[in-house]
Amino acid sequence: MNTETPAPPERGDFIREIVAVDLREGRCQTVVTRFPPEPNGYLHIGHAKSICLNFGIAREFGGRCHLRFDDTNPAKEEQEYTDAIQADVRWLGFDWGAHLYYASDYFEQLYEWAVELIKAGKAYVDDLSADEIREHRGTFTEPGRESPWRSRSAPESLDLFERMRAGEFADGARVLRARIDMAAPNINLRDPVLYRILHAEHPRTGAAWCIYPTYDFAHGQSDAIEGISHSICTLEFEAHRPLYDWLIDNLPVPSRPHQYEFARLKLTHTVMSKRVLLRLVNEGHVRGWDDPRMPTLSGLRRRGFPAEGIRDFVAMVGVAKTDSVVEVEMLEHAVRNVLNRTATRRFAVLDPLKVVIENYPEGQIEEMEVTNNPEDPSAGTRRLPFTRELWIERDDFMEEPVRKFFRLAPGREVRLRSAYFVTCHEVVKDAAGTVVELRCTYDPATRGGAAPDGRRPKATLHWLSAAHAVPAEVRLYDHLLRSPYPGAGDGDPFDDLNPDSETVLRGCLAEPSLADVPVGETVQFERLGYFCPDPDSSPAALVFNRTLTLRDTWAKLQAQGRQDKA
RNA sequence: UGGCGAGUGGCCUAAUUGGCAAGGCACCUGACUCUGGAUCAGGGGAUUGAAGGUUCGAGUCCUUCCUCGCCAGCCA
Repeated sequence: MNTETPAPPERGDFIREIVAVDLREGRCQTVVTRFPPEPNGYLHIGHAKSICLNFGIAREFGGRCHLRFDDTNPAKEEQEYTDAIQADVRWLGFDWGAHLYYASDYFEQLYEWAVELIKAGKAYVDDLSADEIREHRGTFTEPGRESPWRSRSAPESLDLFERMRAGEFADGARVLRARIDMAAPNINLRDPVLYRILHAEHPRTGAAWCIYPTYDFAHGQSDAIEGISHSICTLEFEAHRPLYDWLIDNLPVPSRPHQYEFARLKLTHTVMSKRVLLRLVNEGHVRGWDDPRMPTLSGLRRRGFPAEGIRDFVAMVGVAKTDSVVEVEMLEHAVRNVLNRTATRRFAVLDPLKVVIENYPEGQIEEMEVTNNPEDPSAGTRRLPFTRELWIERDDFMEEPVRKFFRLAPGREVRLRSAYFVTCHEVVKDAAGTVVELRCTYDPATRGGAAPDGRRPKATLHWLSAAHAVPAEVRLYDHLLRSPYPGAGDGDPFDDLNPDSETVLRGCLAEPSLADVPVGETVQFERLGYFCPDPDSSPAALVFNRTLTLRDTWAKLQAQGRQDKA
């Protein structure tokens, strides 16, 4: 929530370096950046990098950052996305103040500039179809051919352009093109389309327009209108920069923005393409755009990732022009790092195994004082009821303990966290041979979890009083995609779908206070990991999502053991 | 194939513009521990894509080559 938090001293990446120099040498007075999403989908972690970069630079250099919707294609854009995007940017911790803009706010100005371009002989109306334009464009190795309409007079183009606006022509009938160079080695300069006819209802301008500027014609000019000093975008726009500059140079724009490109964020085991994300949602592979397995900001939020962790991660990754893929482990590290510091500790048992303390008085209840967060003394303590019948984690017991397993086993003593030392004396099984109950004794002298004689069990277990535990559903999450590079090459990312990316556990038990955790807060289930209530959760039916496991060296050992045998 | 861009331990990023290749993640040890967490200490791992050249000295400058990415939407 705290947007004031000065980001950890940001490393000076090459863009910040440019900004610093421009400021120092007076090429610009105040730095003005912008985050320009198209409202045609949900924001994902890749956008977070851009958001942190743009808003971060503005904050660090005492400038400002605009939120501008690049809403130039009414065929794909929706109000729903506009709202979700704003909520996500705010949640991430950034504030655009009064600087909320829409490219559609500039449609009239853009139109006037287009007219000026036509009058100057630098743009013309082309009657060629989309297919014909493509054919005329040439290839990487062959120059393009000029459209027969390229030599059309300015007055004629002007007349046609006005009639395009007036709605006289059908979609695709004509376009406005810049007159640059059909032989340019950069294909973006081969008379790029500036306006197209689209008889579509625009979320903001309604039916006011039936011609819409393309990205190339809208973006740079919008930057200029807003006085953007540094227009930061991803690498794939590099080839557009000459066109960006050409338009700025040939139009009477009020300011001179410059475009800089950086490598977009890619993550292992993750797919970021809006098309694929949409398919995941539509084909029902996930619960929605905000499914905890989705890389969307809403998904990460539902998963319990704190915004601060995402910001830290982005800072950790850095900014460069190298096309790269970051290991998700780095994101997870950043998230664990803030959660370890901030998450309240609670007890929950995912796979309960009954324990009966035979020498503990029946009907007795003791309130044991438990630390809420050893990393943060100010988080205080709470009281947990301890009784004769308890639940522990089934994984915490082994009838025939293997080497290096130092939890509970027959004849072995362990500590129940903040309670007592207990020793297992008997294993009760059902007809099928499944362990259903452990008969144990406790040492009354170890109350609180410490022995007067100084003995120290090798393991400390979490536990729950059987009479007090409340039921809960817990959803475990793992990578959505098994392969670190889903769909690499010509593969289909859907071939990599992990069938076990979500595991729903229904028989879990939780300490009573867990019913009070609000959605949006992530807690630690001691020794298990970080968990947060899902929006599906209700007081009557608790549902928790596993954000991440704790770093687990025992699990790692087990996994290695399995590999050794294989 | 034309244009543009990028190559630094497994991954990400630095290197004060020519001066002992640094940090984070990951991995491995050990210490400590009422979370097999955290923390602390240590470790392995790089002929800086390759080959030449300039220089006392090159990740950095020059040449050639190789590899990868992006661009032929009336998407952004």
